[in-house]
Amino acid sequence: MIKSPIELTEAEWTVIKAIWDNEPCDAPTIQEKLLKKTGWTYSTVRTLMDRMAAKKLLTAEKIRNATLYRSVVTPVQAQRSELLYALKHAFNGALTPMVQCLIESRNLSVEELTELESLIKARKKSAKK
Amino acid sequence: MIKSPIELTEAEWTVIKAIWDNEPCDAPTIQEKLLKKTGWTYSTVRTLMDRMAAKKLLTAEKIRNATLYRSVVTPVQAQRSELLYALKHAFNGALTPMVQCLIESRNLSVEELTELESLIKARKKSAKK
DNA sequence: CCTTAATCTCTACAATTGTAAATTATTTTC
DNA sequence: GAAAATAATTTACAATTGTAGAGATTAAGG
Repeated sequence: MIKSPIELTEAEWTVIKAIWDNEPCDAPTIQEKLLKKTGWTYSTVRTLMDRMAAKKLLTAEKIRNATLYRSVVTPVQAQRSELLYALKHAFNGALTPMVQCLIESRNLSVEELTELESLIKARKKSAKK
Repeated sequence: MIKSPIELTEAEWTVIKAIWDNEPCDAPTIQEKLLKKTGWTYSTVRTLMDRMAAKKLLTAEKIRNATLYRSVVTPVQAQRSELLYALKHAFNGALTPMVQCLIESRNLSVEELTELESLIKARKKSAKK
């Protein structure tokens, strides 16, 4: 099964994150959850969700009058795609410069840096295995 | 000077990378450089470049009949914006999970992991200062 | 100068994205 | 069961993006 790269627009990211937190869910629920942050009307949210279903990012199941949506992609899949997109376009696929840019682009505390170190150590252990 | 986040589309990434490698440069040059990879006609490249100039991603200087373009944003600025975009949307701003996802999404060799470690060590040193 | 080649400018057009109003249908609630 | 509340469907519309043809201009070569 070839998973074509998942590309989410900004609005779609907003929607899918709300869905991940609530699925299965219907459009009115998501609209309400997002209202504070986005100000979107029901129409807007519904249109976004239907388009996402058309793109197979969600499934839509009709139950009586209501429509239940579920995500088709997991957070990790979507996150990975987003990262790979950046990696490919902004860094020509070179991972080390990307990590470097990342740690330089924020003022990380020594604690955070240590945390990253242990991530890498853990990874090394499993890689070496 | 507030630098609003730089958002490049896929095509714009392709163009600006070619410009970085050749600037100052004109549209025919870039078109030629990209022809192999993209198949784009002169019209296409020119339109992209003019739109990018309209968005202040490039400057366009007219010299006689030719137009010389220069990038306004540096690679690092653009890379950072791309990363921050991913960080914000895909990871809700949480850096550690982002790095984790990154190192998990590719089979990094022990050497590469060691390289990342030294990046972090170096960073720690300067942070602690 | 006149032809040819190079370049530029203008215009176009379909697909996608962000946003939503208007209309219709369905459920609830008195 | 009629009114009120909900939800769904349809349609719209402007901005952006990807892509480029046609026609106008300028430069270069003989």
